[in-house]
This record gives sequence, C-alpha cells and structure tokens, in this order.
Amino acid sequence: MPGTSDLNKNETAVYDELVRRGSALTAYELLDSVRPSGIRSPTQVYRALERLAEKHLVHRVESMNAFIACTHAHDDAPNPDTVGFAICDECGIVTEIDLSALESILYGLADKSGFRTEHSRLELRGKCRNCKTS
Amino acid sequence: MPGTSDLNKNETAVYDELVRRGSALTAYELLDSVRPSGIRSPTQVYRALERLAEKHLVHRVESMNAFIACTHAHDDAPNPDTVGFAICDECGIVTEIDLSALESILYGLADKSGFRTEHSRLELRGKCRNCKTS
DNA sequence: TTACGAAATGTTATATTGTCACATCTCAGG
DNA sequence: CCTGAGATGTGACAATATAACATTTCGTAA
Repeated sequence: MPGTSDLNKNETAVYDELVRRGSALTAYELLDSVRPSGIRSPTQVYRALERLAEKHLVHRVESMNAFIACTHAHDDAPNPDTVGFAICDECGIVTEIDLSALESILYGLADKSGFRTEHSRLELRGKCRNCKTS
Repeated sequence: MPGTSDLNKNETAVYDELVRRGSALTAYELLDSVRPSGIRSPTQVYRALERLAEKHLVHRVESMNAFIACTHAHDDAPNPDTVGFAICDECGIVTEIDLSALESILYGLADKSGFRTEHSRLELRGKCRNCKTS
C-alpha cells in the first residue's frame, strides 16, 4: 500500500483494525477495538481517520456513518477523485467499485450546469450475490 | 407535485418549509422552523421526512446530514431509483441531477459482480457556477 | 351505538455520531 | 539550550437520530 509506512501510532492502529476486519466500521466500533492500543477518545479516532482519508487509505461510507479500508489503488494524483460502493442491505458487506472509467461522464453531467466537481461519491444499496437469492 | 394532496399536518409543515427555503436543511433546522406548526420533537420531524422520502417528495443528502425538497419528477414506478446531487462547498447550494440516463450504466457496474442494486445515490462536491471563479 | 384494533401521533428519554477547547508533549531549526 | 509549530491527549459538549411507551384517531364490525 502506498504511504502506509509514514503512519503514526494511532493511524496505524486504526488502519490495521480496518484492514483486519475488512468491513465498514463506525468510529465508535473502531474506538472499542483500538483501546488496547492506547486510544481512548473519539477525537483520536476521528483525527486518525481524517488523515488516513487524506492519504486515500480509508474511505468514509456516508450512508452508513462508517469507514472502510480502501481496496483500490488510488494514484496519489490530486483530486478529483471518484469512488463508489455497493452496500448489501442484507448482510452489510461493502464492496468498493472502481469508477475511474465513469469519471468523465459523471463530471460532465454537472459541468453542463457550470458546476466544477472536485470529488464525488456513489453509493449503491441493494443485495449482494450471496443475499439476493435468499 | 404528485401526492402532495395526501400529506398529513406534520408532513405538510415539513414539506412546505423545505420548498419555501429551497435549500438543504438538517432535521433540527427544520424542527426550529416548524415549531409554530405545533411540531415539538425530532421524532416528529424524522417521521414526516421518512414518509416524504417514501413518496419521493424529499431526498436525504447523505454527506450533509440534511434534507431537500425534490425538484425532479420521479415517476411513481417502484425502485430502483437513482438520484444525484451537486453540492457547492462554497455557498452550500444543492442541485439535483437527473441520472436516469445513467441508471443502466451504474447498475451494470455492480451487476458484473452479482450485486443487484435497489437504489443509489451520487453526490458530487465542488464549486457551483457562481463560486468557482471567486 | 359501542367496542375494538390498527395505525398515526405525541412525549420523554436516551443512543449514536462528531467537534471544541485547551493542556501537554515532541522535535527540528536557530 | 530555547522556541515555536504541529501532533497528541483529555474532558466536556454539540449535533444527529432512535427507542419506548402513552395517547389519540378512525374505520369497522358486533
């Protein structure tokens, strides 16, 4: 992973936990999990998450108030950045979708009205492969 | 507007306020605004919003924890429904984007991995026409 | 007409999510 | 060594959302 080397202690604890669990976690779930690493307050978790997000190592899943380790390579290029998630309402699994191919289309949509997009987020809700038959 | 006739007192108060203001408002901003209509608790606001959303008269803007009156005709057809917003980080204006043309592309993206999308939300952050020059 | 139940509404308290303010620590540059 | 900018820790608090339960409303059927 790019940039995982220059993480401080709290960032490492939070990032490792997100990777280990492989699912979307709320800040307070994370807090409970990283207490053994010496993190005691929400502020510390949110600060770590904020910096991890700047480094594109985690993403915030808006519709869940949760955070997830990034699974795609996002080149370190500056914005605009575009990311998508497919969220299963049955089992809660969150899968990152690569939208790079769509970027120009999505940005063009808004640009028609004079809007300059800096970053964007797409969240799909539905049923994953495993849950859709049940 | 379709279905604005069968709104109850609280739904009407909340919906009218959203239309009157024409911007995205948080549930608590709404609560303050509709107190004169007799609404006193967050629960009442959230219940009204929930039913207005079911009727496609308001949308929740996830990345703002806010709600906005719908400006597009969403046919009363069942899901999947797809809506987008362009949000100006400078002045806060929120513009609804019609994504109906994109629906099949967006859904196809996830479908490749076996995901069945039921509804989706796209939120673009950036600068609106007026703010992007400043 | 009255009685009943389901759904809507109101009310209070509480849970969850996120931020502020300020003290303390760390460490590179002068 | 000093200093000061940025990182970190801590406690209090603000903002957002839901739970639990009482009350009301209203259609329906005895």
